[in-house]
Parts: sequence; structure tokens; C-alpha cells
Amino acid sequence: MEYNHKDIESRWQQRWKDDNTYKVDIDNGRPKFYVLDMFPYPSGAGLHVGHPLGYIASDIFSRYKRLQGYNVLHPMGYDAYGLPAEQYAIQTGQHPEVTTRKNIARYREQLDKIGFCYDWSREIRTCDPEYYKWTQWAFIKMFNSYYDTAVDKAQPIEKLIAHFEKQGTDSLTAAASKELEFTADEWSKMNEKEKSDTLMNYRLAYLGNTMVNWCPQLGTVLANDEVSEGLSIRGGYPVEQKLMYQWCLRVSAYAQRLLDGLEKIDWTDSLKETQRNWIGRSEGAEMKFKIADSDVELEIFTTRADTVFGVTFMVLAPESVYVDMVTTPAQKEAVAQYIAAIKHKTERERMIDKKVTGVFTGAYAVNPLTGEKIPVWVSDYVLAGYGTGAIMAVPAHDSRDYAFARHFDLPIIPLIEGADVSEESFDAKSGKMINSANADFSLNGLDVKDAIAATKSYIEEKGIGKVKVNYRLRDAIFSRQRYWGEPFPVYYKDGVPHMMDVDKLPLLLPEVDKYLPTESGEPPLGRAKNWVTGEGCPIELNTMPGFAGSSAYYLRYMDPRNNDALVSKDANGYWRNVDLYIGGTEHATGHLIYSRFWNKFLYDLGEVCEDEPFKKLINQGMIQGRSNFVYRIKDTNRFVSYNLKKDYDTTPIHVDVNIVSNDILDIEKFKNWRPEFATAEFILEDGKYVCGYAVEKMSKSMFNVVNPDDIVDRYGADTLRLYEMFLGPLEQSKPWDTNGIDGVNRFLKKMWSLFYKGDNFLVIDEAPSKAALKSINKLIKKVTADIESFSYNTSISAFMICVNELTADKCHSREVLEKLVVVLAPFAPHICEQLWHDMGHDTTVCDANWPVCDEQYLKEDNATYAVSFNGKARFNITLPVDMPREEVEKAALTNEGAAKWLDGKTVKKIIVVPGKIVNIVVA
RNA sequence: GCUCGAAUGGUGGAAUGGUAGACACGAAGGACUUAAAAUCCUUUGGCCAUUGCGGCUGUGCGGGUUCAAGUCCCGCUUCGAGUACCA
Repeated sequence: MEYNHKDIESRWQQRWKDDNTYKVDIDNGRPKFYVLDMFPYPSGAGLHVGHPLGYIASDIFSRYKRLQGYNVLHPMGYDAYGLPAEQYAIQTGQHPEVTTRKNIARYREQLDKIGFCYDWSREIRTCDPEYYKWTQWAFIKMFNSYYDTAVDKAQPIEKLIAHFEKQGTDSLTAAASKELEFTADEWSKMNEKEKSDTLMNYRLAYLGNTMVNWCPQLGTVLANDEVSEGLSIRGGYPVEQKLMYQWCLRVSAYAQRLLDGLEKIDWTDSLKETQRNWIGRSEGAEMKFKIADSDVELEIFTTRADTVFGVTFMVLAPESVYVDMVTTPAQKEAVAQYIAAIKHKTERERMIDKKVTGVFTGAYAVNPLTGEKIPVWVSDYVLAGYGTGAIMAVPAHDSRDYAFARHFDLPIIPLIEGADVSEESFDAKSGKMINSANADFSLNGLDVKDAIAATKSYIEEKGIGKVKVNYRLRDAIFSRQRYWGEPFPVYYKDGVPHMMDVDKLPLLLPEVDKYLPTESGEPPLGRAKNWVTGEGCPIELNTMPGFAGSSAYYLRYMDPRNNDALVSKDANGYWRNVDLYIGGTEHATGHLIYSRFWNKFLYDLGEVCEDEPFKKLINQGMIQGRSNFVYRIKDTNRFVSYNLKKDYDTTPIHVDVNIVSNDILDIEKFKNWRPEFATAEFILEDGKYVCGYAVEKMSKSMFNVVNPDDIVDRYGADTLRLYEMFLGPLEQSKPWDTNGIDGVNRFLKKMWSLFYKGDNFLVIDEAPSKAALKSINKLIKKVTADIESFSYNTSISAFMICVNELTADKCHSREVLEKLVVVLAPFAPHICEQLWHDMGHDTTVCDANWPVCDEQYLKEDNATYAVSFNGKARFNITLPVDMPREEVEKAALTNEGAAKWLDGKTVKKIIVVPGKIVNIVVA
């Protein structure tokens, strides 16, 4: 019997399906292990060969853990809400649900061919009402909660109301959009709308007037992580800042806990670092500057409290509320003009345009330490969204302030000894302070670090300011002006938002006639008929963003069909959290922040038992495309082979990589590829047409998309799985290059021929040779260690070595081959299942036991020592492995080869590394 | 700018501070074959020697620590990723 991958793979895939081989349930008698993939968005293009990389890695780990006796939860589902389906719907009128369902079917078909061990009975789709019911439920919970900074957790909003009723905002410890002050009496006098507005300042899900990233082309707002360099991640359209009344999540309240939590989880340093940067904790001071001849005080944030003596002006963000408060009548016109001009620019234009601009408000502030009057300016280099939207400018020690001061000819006072500020500012946080003293306070002579600390305590003491920690992390904007997303369970009564009854969830997404905004500019849900409650109250028209559905999906897999809870206490108590999560880095500042936030919130509520959702996280690298080129001689239909093209004037043309093999073009297929190439002529080298190549993004337009189906068809799923892992380290990005795939396919054939010669089944119950035992135990040891460290590429090398050794040894011993099959099973499950079956087992190979390495077979009788002189290896000697050190030294020194190198020199030292090296240090 | 990571043959890539280049691809030569495919064997970092041995050199660059450095330390170069008027 030949190795026939098609037969074997279809047979076992069917069997696994029929027998529910991979279905798992809670089993208190066995330890659990939860392995999760980032679920895909089912796009119309289907899977390409890059998608399964992470899935294969997690599948190997799941199967390995199962063989080790763990009860492994390994589910899969679909992140089904998203923009592409909606845009397709706008163009074609096709309901996004229809396209989504079609795409999911296609994905499933492709995934099934690769032989994953998913428990498909737990499949979830974020657009399924049974699923998004719990997304809506969590939103209501967030609306009904606030964050208490004293106990550092979310609390029911009723507690906050009780506090207001008793003592107003006095000694309040709640995360808030802005600091409010009112008494219990004032609270009781507020009407319903005012109370609602006030509470919005504290709720974890709140409606707020915030600066949002508005993308006119997409017609929706975007969260910060959906924007990069002023362009939308999807589509690359410009994004502008706009003040809008939107639903937001108070993620910022959890900033410190999100930061602290990173210490407890096993993620890569780079990913943790990305999250730390995104959270952006900075310790500094908040300080008040009085406006001269006015009651207004400007509050600013600075990390350089030590530089207050060098403040020569102040700057407000154009959007700052302070602008109107301080601008003098004389300057009103000029300020208004400046702000109007800024508003016209998009975020991107503001970024690209590095020209210094600004306008004087006419007002002067008083430096609290020097008493000097300093002018207050407005400029767009100060951001409204960070700190207080106002800064104290220290041109000598901040490059942006420096550029501004130079442009508008404002004074620059150096504060650090030896700092030359004639050409540029001195931004470094080091050196001795100068020019920094008033009547009762001096920093002169102190180092910057000490000066910062001294100033902080001084300003706190004098009531000028206070120590403050700022975070870059902003609240997440949670409204999208789109159709294809979760509807908000919110209705409005007299303009006041109310949550729907939890028992009435899910609130189903309504049908609409078109997927575009309404004529009056409302979101698509504005087209829905009867989009009102039973009492006739209008329902929210926005939908939730993409990350809503993906923030708690890992919890739902634990108990996917539960109608009474997101996840039952039993299921959550057993599965707890994800032990291993595999996915791309692109989610570092989006999904992986939101999920952690969402989980921490549910943890505060006591809904889940773990504070962090993902214990260990591995980022698989991206698979890039490897494009091939043919070279057409200009103005002809002749093509010249790669190495001869320098003699001609040629144009490179992308050629479909599927008609190229090992960079050799299949000329017949090329002629049939497109009509214009039917009459093509070729200039060959060695009778072949060699193509050029380049590494590019895998995309249709580059003709470099490789479909896993084609690989499976030609080589089989086991070869695909092995090859994807063999390509290189899992976490590294690498181009897809089919050139080496024959190697792993050859390996499987060799493996097969250990079991079969023609139709003869070779496995026999004979005692294995010593060499075979050594080989298999070496393999077990190596593969076990490699899987634990995700070095799958080197384990595949180990398999190849082992199979070669067993072939050379003519080993057909059942004892050895059974172990080989079990160890290979996570990587190449189909062939192993077949061979396991052929060896007479009724059970599936998934239920075998992972073998343990028996170290005794790895022991050697003899060791080969490399003898070196001054670190330079000269010759080898073979000695018994347990020979004492002194005798090893003697044997090395008296060896005939040593004489030449010793040659009368004195031996200073001899280093012996047992079993490996003898280094003789000579003078 | 800041943060993190990487750099090893023609290619993908191996190497707890201990004989660098495992394993695979590709290439060259050979066996089998009428022939091709498949399969198997040999060679394959560079240079020199090649009638055998062998020798020298070599992990982006420059220093350092060490008996011994691809690996550790210091200073660069280049590439990649993330982030960016964050005060």
C-alpha cells in the first residue's frame, strides 16, 4: 500500500466527525487546559495559506496536551460582524447576514480539510442573537456601574447615587470624565435629565461629548486603535477630529490595573511593552497658574516640575475650554480666526504640517514660583485630549516649546548648567539646576531628579499643585454609525437614555431597506420600521464596534448554549481562563486591551473567577507573499529568463505563483493563463524559464496568493501542517515559499515506508536494537521540550533524523514505532491515526499516552573529547564516558597528537568539560 | 524622536558560553532505467592543498571580558515592528 494522503485524510476526518472525537465536557477528574485561537473574520476571499499558521500551532499544542492526559478545550468560531460584509451589502443590496453565512461555510470547509481538533459543538458567531445577547448584557452592566478608586473595582451605580444623596461629591472616590462638585442638596434638586447627565460622568458605559476620530468616507467614528497616522486602518481614509455625543467605555479607569496585570501574565516582552506604551503611564504634577486680574486658574500637567522657573509662556489647545475664558476682547477676533483655520485641517494634515502656528490670547498668567507675568497662547501643538489641554512652556528644555518660542520670539531661560540653548533645546533629564530660586525656595545645584521631587513636595505644601499620574490610554468610543453590528439595548425617554430590561434581551438587529445612512444623516438603523419600544420610545440608532463581540468570546466557549448566563459558575470555575492564546500582534492595542478590560470588569462583578483572560500568549508571525516575475522585452511578446535579462530592456510582470514551481515557469500553463500570452516566445537558460521573485504582502493583485486547499490537494493536510511549522520560528514573519515542501512530503513517505513495503505490513513484535531505542528516546526528549517552547521547526528536523536512523537500522519493532506514531500525531494526525489503526488499535491515537523519555538509552559508553590548545580545537580522542577527570587530562596530554602543540611549552591550566572538551592552556 | 526585536552558506534556518552551519531546499556528480519521473548514494561556507593527510579563514562593523564568544558587556551600521506634537 502506498502512502495515499487523499484516502487517509478523508477517511479519518469523516471518522472524527462521526465519532465526535474532539468533543469535550467538564471532567473534574482531569486537569483542564484551554487553548484558543483568535477567531477569524470570515472574509469573502477565503483562507490563504497564512491564516492556518497559528491554528496549526495551537492544534499541535492541543493534541499534545490531550495526549498528556489533559482535558483540552479547543474551540473555534467567527468574528462575524464587520465592515466588508456591510460594504458589500451597500453595493449589492445583499443582506450582510447572507454573505457572512456563505463566507463562514467556505471557511469551515477549508478549515476541515486541515484536520483540526476543534470541538465544533461549541462554535459561536458574534452576529448570532444567542451570542450577542451577552454582549448587550455586559453593556447594560457597565452602564449600571462606576469605578471606585478607593477599592479599585467597579461598583453598582446605586452606591454612587446613595453617596450623592448623603454627601454630594464630598470625599468621592470615583473615576470620572471631569471633576464635579455639588452638595447632597444640589443633587436632590436636580431633575431627571440633570441627574442622568451627572451620572454619565461616572458610568463605565456612558454617553459623552468627546472628540472622536471621524472618518467621512466610512461615515463612522473609529476607536484610537482603528486609526494609524491619521488614516483609518480599514481603507486608509483620512480621519478628522470631531466633537460628537457618543457611547464610550471608561477603559481609562482600569489603566493602572491593566498595567499591573501585565506582570502576572506570560506574554512576550515586546507585546507587554506595546501595551505599556499604549497605556502610557506618566508620573508628574498638576499645577495651577492664576490668570492676572481674573479669577480664572489654568490647570496644567507636567512631568518636569523642576522647570517651573523657566516657564516663559503658556499654551492652550485650540479645543480647550480655557480659550474662551481667558481671551481678551481685543484678541477675540484673531483667536476665533486661528481656531477656525485649525478646524479645517484633518488630523493627518495637522500631523504632516509641522509649521509652527499659534495666536496670543491677550491674557497673562502668573508664574506661581517667580510671580512673573507670562503670556498665554493658543496653538495646535498642544492636544486637547491629553492632560488638561493646557501646558506650561519651558522652551529651554522642551523642543516643541523651543520651536514655538523661536518662531514668536519669546524668551528662553536655561535651567541646567552647561546647557547650550542657542541652537536647540536641552531635553535630557540630567544635569545640575541653575537659575531656579525665589525668596524661600531654591533648586540650584540639585540634580534634575532631585529637583523634580523637591518641587513636587513644595507645590503640594503650598497648595499650588499636586502630584498626579496621567495615562495616555483613552476611553473607548463605543458607537458606530453602521448597520452590521450589535444594536444597543438602549431607548430614550424625554431625551434620557434608559437600558432595556435584561429579560428582554437579545434586542434583535432590525431589517432595513438599504444599508446606507438616512437622507437626514442618521445611521442606517434610522431606516428600520418600528424601531421603538412598546411604549413608543425611540431606540438607539448606533451599533456597537467590532471589538464588542470579541471582548468576551473566550468565556462563551466555556458554556456556549447557556441561555441564563454568559457562562455558568460551574463552567467558568472549571475552565477558568485561557492557558494558551495564539494570534497576531496586530491586536496588541485593540482586542487584547479591550478583552482584558472587559474581563476585569466581569471579575469585579463576580461573574468570572480570573482577573486576567489570557495566561500565556504567543504571537505567530505573518506569512508574507512571495511573488514571481517574468520579464518581457519592451514592445515585444518575448520573455527572457531571469539570469539573462540584463542583456535586454525588460519590464517585470507579476506572474501567478501557482504556475511556477521552484521559480521555474510552467510555460504551457503560462500560455493558457491569459490570452495575450498565448503567442509568447521565450529566451530560456538551460532549457528552463527562471522567474525572479520578491517578498510582498499576500494579495490577489500580486498573484501570490496560495490557497491551502491546493496544497492539501496535492500533498495532503499532514504535509501542509508540517511544512507550515517547518518554515521557521513560529513568531517570526516569513514569506510563503513552496520550494521546500517536497522535503517534508518526502519525510512522510519515508515514515510510511517504515510500516509498509508495497502491501506488506512490516511492523513486528521484535525487540528493538539499542540504536533504535536510543533514536526514539532522543526524539521523545527533543519533541517534548520543543513543543513546550513552541520550537516546532526544530522538532520536525528531529523527526526527520529519527526516521532516517530507524530506516538505516531497518527497525520495524512495534515498541519503537508505536511511540513514533504517538509523538508525531499532534503534527501529522491523519497519517498517524491510520498507522495507529493499522497496528491493531481500536482506540484513536488521540487517546494514547504521550511517551516519556527513558534516559538510560541516551547514555553513551564512550565520549569524544575535542582537545584544544588555548581554545583552538586540534584533535579528538574517544574515552570512556565515566573516566575521571585526572585521567582524561592525562590521556589528552599523552596523546601522540599533543606533542606537536605542547612542544616544550608549560601547561598553565587544563579545563575539562565532561564528555565534551579538554582545553589545555599553554604559555 | 522614543521603545522593542533582528543580522549566521546560494535559500529557509540549527546551535544550555564549549568542535558554527543540525535539518531541509537548491545545486553538482553518480547508481537504477531504453528514457523520464520516483527512489537511493556522494559532495556542497570561503580560500589554499588535493597523490593521502591537511592548513588557513569565517556568524553585520569596531572594541572588551573569558582558557573558550554567533551567544555575555560597551560603542556603531543596517533592516524590521510598535508608537508618536503625550508636555
